[in-house]
Amino acid sequence: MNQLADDKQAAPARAAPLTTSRAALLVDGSDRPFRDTVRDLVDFSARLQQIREGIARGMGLTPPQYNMLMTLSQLGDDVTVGDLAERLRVSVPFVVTETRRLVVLGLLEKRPDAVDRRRVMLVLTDKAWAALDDIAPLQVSVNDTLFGTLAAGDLETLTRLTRGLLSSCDAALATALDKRD
Amino acid sequence: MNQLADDKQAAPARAAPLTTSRAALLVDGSDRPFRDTVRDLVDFSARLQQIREGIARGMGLTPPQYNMLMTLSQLGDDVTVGDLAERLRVSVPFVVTETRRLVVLGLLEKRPDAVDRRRVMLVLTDKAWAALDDIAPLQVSVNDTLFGTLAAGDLETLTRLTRGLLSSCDAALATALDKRD
DNA sequence: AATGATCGATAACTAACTTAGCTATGTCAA
DNA sequence: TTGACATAGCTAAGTTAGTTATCGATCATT
Repeated sequence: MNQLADDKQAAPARAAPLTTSRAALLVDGSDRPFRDTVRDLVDFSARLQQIREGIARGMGLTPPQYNMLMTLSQLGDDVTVGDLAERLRVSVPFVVTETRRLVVLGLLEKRPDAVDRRRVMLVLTDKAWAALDDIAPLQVSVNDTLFGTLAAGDLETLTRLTRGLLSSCDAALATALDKRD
Repeated sequence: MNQLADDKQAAPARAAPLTTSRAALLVDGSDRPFRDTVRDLVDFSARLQQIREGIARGMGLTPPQYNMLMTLSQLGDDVTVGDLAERLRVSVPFVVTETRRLVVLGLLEKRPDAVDRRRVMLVLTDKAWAALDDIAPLQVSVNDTLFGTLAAGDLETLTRLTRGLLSSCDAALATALDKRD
């Protein structure tokens, strides 16, 4: 193999352009480390969903059903169909159909609100809480494994960085949507 | 509102069990901060995909097509259908159909390999590279916005943490899959 | 030359959503 | 009160992103 200088390799005939302009994200003027980390983040996103799908299937649920179950368990009892749709950023009809399945599975109760009878409150059944108890050990195993590389103090850093990224998502999405001709 | 002590609130009648056993992830014996950060990570994953979808749609592509395009631009020219499927962790038939669309769009060329004629090499066209050049400014805007909270030095930390998480995904997925009865 | 493995293509299906439009209920001004 | 409009959830129908199963063609091995 005829290995030439660093900036003129054999395989890729073309070079992709820079993907950021922020100095804090460039290393020696190159965006390579940044780009690699973005790729890792995207990869991790996909993998995370796979892992969650594994847990979901293990309890006989689809990923969105599992997602709704977990979200409801954290939001408490005062949650309507529309609330859940907004929280998950999916359409109301999708919440309608998926929650109906959860009702059929005996995991969820849909109670029409007494004061405003258009609204339907979503409340987990005892069976749902029992199912959550059942998978808790599995979640512990998975989390302990997945976050096994985090040392003391890393959690705090991860929290800070993740929150920072999350807080920029709305603006980034807006940029992605309206800068396009 | 009758606000009682911290550990006995009104709304959630039941409490969800702990989700990790690692001391480094617990704060005062509580997994609340950890759990919140996991939720943020899951949220961020979803938002990241939305943002990428926005960019994809902006150039007339579906998210998987954009994903393949970006991946091919980074992998270089020596990539077969099977290679791409493995990299993206999707099935070969899916790569077959999606790459065909990219061919129809004039963004991709499928060249049968001369030496092993079963293999088909995937190589981006000039039009594809031009399209990548076109969206580069948008990617820069989006990335600068999305990663705007990262200060100098944060990139390195983010890289380290992300790589750590990513390296644990295989094991975590295995745990999720085989611990289930 | 026959056998078996590998690569990509095709067919048929499923899951995860969406939009469009409906119904029932609530709100508010004339 | 009564329209008129808004809001919450439901239904139907379609789309997109994937999957598995099967197959034909090529390669590798005996």
